[in-house]
Amino acid sequence: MMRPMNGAGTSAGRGLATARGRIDKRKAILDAAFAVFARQGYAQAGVDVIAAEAGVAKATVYNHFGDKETLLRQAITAQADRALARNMATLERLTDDGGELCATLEEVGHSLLRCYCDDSSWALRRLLAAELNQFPDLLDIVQGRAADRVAQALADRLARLMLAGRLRAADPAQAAEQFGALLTGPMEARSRLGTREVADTELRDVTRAAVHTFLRAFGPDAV
Amino acid sequence: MMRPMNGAGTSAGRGLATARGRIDKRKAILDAAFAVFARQGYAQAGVDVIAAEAGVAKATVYNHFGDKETLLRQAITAQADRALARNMATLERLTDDGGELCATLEEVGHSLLRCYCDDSSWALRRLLAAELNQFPDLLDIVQGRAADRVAQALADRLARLMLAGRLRAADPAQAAEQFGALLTGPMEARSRLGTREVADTELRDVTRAAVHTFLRAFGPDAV
DNA sequence: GGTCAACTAGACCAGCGAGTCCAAATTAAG
DNA sequence: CTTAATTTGGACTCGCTGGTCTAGTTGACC
Repeated sequence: MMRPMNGAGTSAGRGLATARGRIDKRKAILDAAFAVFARQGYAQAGVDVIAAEAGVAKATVYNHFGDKETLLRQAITAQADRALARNMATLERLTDDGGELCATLEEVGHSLLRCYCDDSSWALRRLLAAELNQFPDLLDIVQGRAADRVAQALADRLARLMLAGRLRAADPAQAAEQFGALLTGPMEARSRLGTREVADTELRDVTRAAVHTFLRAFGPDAV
Repeated sequence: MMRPMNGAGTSAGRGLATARGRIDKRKAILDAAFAVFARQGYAQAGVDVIAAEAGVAKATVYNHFGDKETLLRQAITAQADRALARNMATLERLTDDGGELCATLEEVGHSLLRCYCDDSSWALRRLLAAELNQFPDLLDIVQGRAADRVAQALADRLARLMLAGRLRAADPAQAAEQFGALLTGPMEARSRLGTREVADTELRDVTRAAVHTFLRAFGPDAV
């Protein structure tokens, strides 16, 4: 159940020297694992391949993670954390800076959309959908760690804007839900579920349209 | 490459007696295959299991479809066709009947959303995402057969409404894209990628909110 | 009754991949 | 240097599954 100690374990008291003693094998394995899982699917992915791609012996993988299943969970968790961080950083910028709200929304929306359309983000969502039946808890990991929090944070920001009179008063959660839908919804078809590169100008177009529609619906009462 | 004839093949000249001489094994196999593929994923799904679930011998499966891969393709194709039919039937009702446009949109939207949230629809989308890397052509099958056509048909209907002055003049394709996004976008999180049953009242709520926002953005110029 | 095609049950093979084990090599730290 | 931990490569077990084959059954049609 416990891996034989590494990162924050045995050596923590004395310093984390042992942890990154050599290179960060652990991180290398997690990255390789996610890449291979995303490319081949859980069942098709060979632990040998993951080890090779991480530049590591197969036994090392088992030393760190015990079995394939926990490897999958850890890899997905790491990826979800990374995605969350990117999204939250972007959301910081959604504030009432006194400028054109339209411009701010477009800038933040565009940034969010770029996160959403990142290769690894698409890979994460596809992998999640793929293995949902076998590992239902993955959904809690990802949604609880990333998706829900982003929606929550977006709703918070929108609430501030409503209070400041920059948006009409409405349910912030619903506004966030719909803003997100307007942004990401069109990308499913356009990017072919993430298998086609979308030009940045296309992202701009979608964002502009989304913001336009959003402001028509949620803009201040005095149009 | 060619299956050893069944449905519309050998016996067609003499009548389709032989075809459905016994039960429609073919359809039973396709249904079972889709169910098992959706539940376990392509790699994990055993042909034995599919055969058993279809009430058929394993050899029969191979008689009809040759190998596992074409079985997957056929099963997905059949499911996509079915989904398309349901959606198109619903869209028929989106017309300028002189009544409240809001009510019509809500009724049709609700119907569309029920199609979208159907168990088999979610299963299809998840399976598609899962096997997209291994079988990129599945995307063309599904998108070409169902998704694109529905979007197209919806755009057509909206164009009619714009022309009739019931909606403000705008790009019908974009309006359709956003209406779809407003409807389906919120369901991803709410239904936990289709693994949670959503009450019909919740579908109603989402639909109402979507139509409300849509009409604020695309309603006739004279609000 | 006879013929033919489809179907069935089950054995069977071959390949693949998870997980284990081990002896040797590398490394970190005192 | 010594010691303990980690890593390595590779061999090995073992269960699972796609696909084939065979011998026998069913049922439709003439």
